[in-house]
Amino acid sequence: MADTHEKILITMARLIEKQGFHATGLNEIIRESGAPKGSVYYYFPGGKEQIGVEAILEAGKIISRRLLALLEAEVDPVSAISSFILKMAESMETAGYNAGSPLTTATIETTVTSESINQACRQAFDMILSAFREKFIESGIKQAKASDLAMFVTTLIEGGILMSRTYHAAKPLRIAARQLKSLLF
Amino acid sequence: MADTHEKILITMARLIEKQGFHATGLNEIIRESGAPKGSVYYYFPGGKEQIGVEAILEAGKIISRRLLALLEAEVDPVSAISSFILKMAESMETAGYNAGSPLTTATIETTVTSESINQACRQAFDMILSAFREKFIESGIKQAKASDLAMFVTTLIEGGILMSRTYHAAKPLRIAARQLKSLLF
DNA sequence: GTCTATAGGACGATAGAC
DNA sequence: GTCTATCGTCCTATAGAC
Repeated sequence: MADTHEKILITMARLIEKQGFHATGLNEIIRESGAPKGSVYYYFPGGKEQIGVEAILEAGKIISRRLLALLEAEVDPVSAISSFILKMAESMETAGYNAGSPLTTATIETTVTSESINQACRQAFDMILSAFREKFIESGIKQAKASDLAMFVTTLIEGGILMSRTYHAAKPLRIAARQLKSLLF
Repeated sequence: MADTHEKILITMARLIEKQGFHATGLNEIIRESGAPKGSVYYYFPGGKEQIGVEAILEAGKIISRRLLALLEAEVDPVSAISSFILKMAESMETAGYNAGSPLTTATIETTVTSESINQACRQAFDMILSAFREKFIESGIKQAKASDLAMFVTTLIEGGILMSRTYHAAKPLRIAARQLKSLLF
């Protein structure tokens, strides 16, 4: 079945987001996804690491697509980004602060322990960064400056997710959104 | 011997910083620290988790002490914080981007999987936050505003460590330091 | 494509001698 | 305080039937 493959990836992304890559077991993926145990190595001969890589790349696509849609909805980049962050704060609040994004957890964990997952994280972040950058360029900012601002905004969001998770509170993200306005340019 | 206890904590902190809590094995701690294997459960009956908690708290003390010293060296809080971030960028560069702080890795990993370590991370961050907050208050900023700015600065640093690790580059932290100047107030 | 069964190793933790 | 030996569990991964 084609969506066994898909189900495994979605489950992996959710578990990485919640508890990280190393804390997630293969048996857990099988149990939670309801995927046939025998299929795992059929679809992913590279094992847990391959599932991780593909789950991250898939998540990167979904996140950047959602981000692009949100950025198109508002003309001013700063208010668009600000509402993106506030939306994230809300969704973390309702999810009990176990969420954020699979990128936040995976990227930190795998800098040393898995080169292939770290690379997937970079690819995923590249998609996000270019979404922000294009938005800045559209609003008349020079390329080099737009790249730096994109990195800065992403830095802020990742830090916000980390601090909000730590304190089980949406406030760090909300402060980030507010400060952002008084900050760019 | 009293410094077996200490050696274990220092090793744990370093390994957590590099590869995270879940990727670090008890045998690894024993091997790397050179501590007698039999002593581990004598000093830490709570096992790996207890070592993690104490290592995080110890690291929090060291970091906040170093931070306080740096903040006292400059009058203007913004330039003091900016040079703190630049110093961090440099040390990550020389360490090959496997560093940052044990808090960054541990806090993200243990929100769900270990309540006790998550709590230790909050205590450690509290020390850092209050160092920043005091500095802002000293420079004449109101308490509520100072708390928010402290959280914002910490958010920025944590995000910067994350992005710098991901891309194996000091640039994200450097951008954060530069943007900081044009941003507060 | 899916299944079960199991290999083979690493893990955290414990027991008991010294 | 330190040691070795070992228990039991969990893990990733594989083999081979269907």
